[in-house]
Amino acid sequence: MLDFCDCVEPGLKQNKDFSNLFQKLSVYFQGNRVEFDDVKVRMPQNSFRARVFKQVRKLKWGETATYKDIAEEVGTSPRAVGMALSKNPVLIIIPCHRVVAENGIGGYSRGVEIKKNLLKLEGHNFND
DNA sequence: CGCTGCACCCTGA
DNA sequence: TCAGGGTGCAGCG
Repeated sequence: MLDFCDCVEPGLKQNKDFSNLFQKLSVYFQGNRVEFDDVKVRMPQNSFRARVFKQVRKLKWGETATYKDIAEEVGTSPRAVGMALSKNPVLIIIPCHRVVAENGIGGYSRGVEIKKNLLKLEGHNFND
């Protein structure tokens, strides 16, 4: 099933609030609503990716948006959004799994299965 | 309506 | 430069 380890990236371990974060993630993986608003993450400032990440982080638990939505907010193309998200250093914290394609679930850097499970955790169902 | 091809913008090589 | 990526849309049958 869904494993914490599948979703932890080096970017997380650099965070000094890691224990706090770990606790939140535990709650999250039990299927409860958790906000990661206050979690600070190292991300490139002044870059295109930063703008995309910032936008994606606005998505709350249970919400989803399409690549197109994000693209319009940021002022770029859906393709570029996918490109930025594929380089997401901190899965879950930057909820890239909440960004889906218009016609379906879309892709996921760590495998679509994980994305599906994450969405299921938040009450969405993309099962075939 | 399903399929294909191209345009969209940004990275890494 | 250029190829390609977690897409979208127009065009065609």
